[in-house]
Amino acid sequence: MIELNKKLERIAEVQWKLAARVVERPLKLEDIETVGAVDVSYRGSLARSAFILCSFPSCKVLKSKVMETEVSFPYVSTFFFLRETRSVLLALRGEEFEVLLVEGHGRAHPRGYGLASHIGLLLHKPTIGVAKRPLRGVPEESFVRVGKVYVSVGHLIDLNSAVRIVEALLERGYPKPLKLADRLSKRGIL
DNA sequence: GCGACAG
DNA sequence: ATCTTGTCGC
Repeated sequence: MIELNKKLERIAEVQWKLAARVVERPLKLEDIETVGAVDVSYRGSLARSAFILCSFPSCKVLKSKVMETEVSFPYVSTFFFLRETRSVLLALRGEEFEVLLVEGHGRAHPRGYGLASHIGLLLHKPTIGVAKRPLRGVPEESFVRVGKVYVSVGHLIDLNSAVRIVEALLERGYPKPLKLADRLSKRGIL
């Protein structure tokens, strides 16, 4: 129990270091044709992750996938990536997309390194963090509210590009691909 | 007792 | 996130 805190302290140091490797740069929206989205839901000790691929900016569903795996880590705020990385990667395995929407924060994090940044760094792909509520104590300039969600840089994109992409996909306050991934992960069907 | 923050 | 009916509020 008490050992977990020690581990988290060390992991926090790793987060600081990895945050320095996050790349922020513009992404030409005109060149984007596909956008992916991932979300995870839980049922007991089972984690069900869903992947959605949409055309951009028309946002037509091109593909959907659901995967299941055992929960591997408890939820601890600011260490969310430890809990979801495994199942997110499982859903993304073998998939193609030009930019990915991730449920959770990117740089809008106390140590500048949330789940969205972690996924981007691991896959070397542009990622955007999309969360329903901001974390406390993070710089105001690290995120922008778009509709009902908070957008931040995951990796290989800058905040302006990320915001414009989410705006283009907005539907009832939420980016459509993520909303679909959310429903898919919870209900198992589209 | 105080504070309580991604999913 | 998930457990869960009716109910308070815009």
